[in-house]
Amino acid sequence: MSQSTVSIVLAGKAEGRVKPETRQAVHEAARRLGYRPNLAARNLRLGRTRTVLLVVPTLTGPVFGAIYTGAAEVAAARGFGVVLHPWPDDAGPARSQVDTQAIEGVLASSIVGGVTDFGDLPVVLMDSDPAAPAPTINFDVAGGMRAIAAHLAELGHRRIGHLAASVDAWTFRVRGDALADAFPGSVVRQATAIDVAAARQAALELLDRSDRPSALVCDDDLIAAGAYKAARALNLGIPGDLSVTGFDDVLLATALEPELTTVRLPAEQLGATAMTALLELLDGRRPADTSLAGQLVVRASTAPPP
Amino acid sequence: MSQSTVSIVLAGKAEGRVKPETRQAVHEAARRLGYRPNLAARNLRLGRTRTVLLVVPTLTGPVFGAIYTGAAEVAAARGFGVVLHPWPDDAGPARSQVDTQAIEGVLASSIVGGVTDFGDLPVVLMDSDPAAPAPTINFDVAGGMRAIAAHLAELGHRRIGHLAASVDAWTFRVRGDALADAFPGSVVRQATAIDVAAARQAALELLDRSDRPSALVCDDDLIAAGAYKAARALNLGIPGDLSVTGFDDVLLATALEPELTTVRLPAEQLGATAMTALLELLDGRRPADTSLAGQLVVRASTAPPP
DNA sequence: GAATCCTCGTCATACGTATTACTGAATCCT
DNA sequence: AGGATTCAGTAATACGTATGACGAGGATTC
Repeated sequence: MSQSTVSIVLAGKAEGRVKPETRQAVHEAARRLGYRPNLAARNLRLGRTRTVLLVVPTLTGPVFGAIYTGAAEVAAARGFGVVLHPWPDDAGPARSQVDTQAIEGVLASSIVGGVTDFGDLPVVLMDSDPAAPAPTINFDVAGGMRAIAAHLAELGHRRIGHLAASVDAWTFRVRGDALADAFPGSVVRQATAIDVAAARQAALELLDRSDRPSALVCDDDLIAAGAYKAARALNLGIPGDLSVTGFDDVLLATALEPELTTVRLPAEQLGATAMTALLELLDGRRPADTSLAGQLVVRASTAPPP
Repeated sequence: MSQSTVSIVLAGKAEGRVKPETRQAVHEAARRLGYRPNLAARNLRLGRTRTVLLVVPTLTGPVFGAIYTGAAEVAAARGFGVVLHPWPDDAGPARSQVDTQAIEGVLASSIVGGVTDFGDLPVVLMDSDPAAPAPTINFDVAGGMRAIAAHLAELGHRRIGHLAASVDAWTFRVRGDALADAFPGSVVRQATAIDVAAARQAALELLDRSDRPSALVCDDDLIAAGAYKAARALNLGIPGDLSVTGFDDVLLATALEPELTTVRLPAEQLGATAMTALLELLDGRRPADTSLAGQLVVRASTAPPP
């Protein structure tokens, strides 16, 4: 029994080249001896590694964990490894420290500005500007905002305050547009960082106006928590005096009182879809840009205006 | 110029074997041509991969992201790659799907029951039972609980309710003991899942007693959020009528109203320390079990009893 | 002055696989 | 019957590195 035969059989290329009973014998022996083809030798011979890089932002919100999980599961199912690479927010487009030859492709999440300088490696972006020169798998933020707008419109709201996360120029614009389309001329916007204290301050400014909005639309659940604090400071009841909505549906949403009306994002599915797209790209196919719909979750923080 | 010489120089083993000016020439040429030793060939020759596995629980709290970040940074600095492996909570001690020969060691976080069946691979555990047969890097939960107990004792509390996370036998015992030592005979304990709704229910049971505790010690910030809800349902003011403490200091802690007194855990440092320990283990040294102290953060949810 | 040692490199080999080219036997076609 | 074709498997090779064995020339020692 020659080494070549074993290699052919175990690679599944035995069709018409190796007699079925011999195939059986090979598999049998391999199982009995616990033999597994040496990975390093195979990589050397084939010039492949079946490994992709996962670039992760340092800011570790609860959404990212879910994204990694989804991505890693798909990769494992296809026999790929996933190498982690933390990417500090302030880092420029510096190349990865991880040796690029150890990697076949890159899956990057929330890279601000859509930086894509990974040499010639195939890249798929998650949660990034779709104008970037790489396939992009995104949450459908516009659709989510439209769902929120429709919900508030149905309740009878007319004056909307928008607490906008200003970290990302692309979503800043998309979210603003979606809201402005639904409530033309009656949206006041205030930019804020994704941070409870900053959001509280921003919300106070919106609520201090003479034409106080009856609902605050927040780009993130954390921002909504800041809005809650502002409302309490002004002695405004939620949802009696003021409706508030969030975005993401992280655990915080149900921990708040009253529980937050928000949009649930399919984070794990985003990771899985993006990894699938990357593996397609490695196969030479061209994956389609995809937008994953969130789901409006109506809880107790929205009601008709006073 | 032979290939051997280049290999020797670039491996840094040129001391006394290669003349300095030749060394210079090699480095110069390598830089000019952008030459990097082929990783697959090196792995094949040396039988090493400089890659470790990071086993991550599916439940993706905000703490885990920080742990991964710390671990991956240390690994990158030492030239190691980190392969992600999600580990569903309900999975038994099944072996990793990732080919064990692709990996030199395993860093596992929060493995329930301290399962360590990764064949002969070196393992370091994070946030697990220190009785497990592997080096363990832990948060000092006992110390954190003692800090909370001291704080509450100083405020004058005598009757303590303990909302205990029941997911892990080891911490369940350690936390209970630390609290019982500080308040002998005056702690009532109620087990709960780490879940807002479950915690609310458990808190209600504690607060319904004739000898109602004046402070609720919660094993997790999320549980504390449940306690907040129970207090509101019973019309108890925090911290006027009831003091509440959490654990972890996740973002939620400052989003709640009033802001939560809790213990901040050095999650990123945990990941970094554990990775350092694993790399030591790979070097043949025996890392010391380590316990990382948290820091009591006093906010607005604790006050003297009524 | 010969024997020994040191310096600076080079040669040759092995790691374990995938694949191309090949071979011997059996079967088929006319 | 004899050449062509198919079947089933083997031999040989290349991937690129690290390293132990080897060697040539010069310096040192007694």
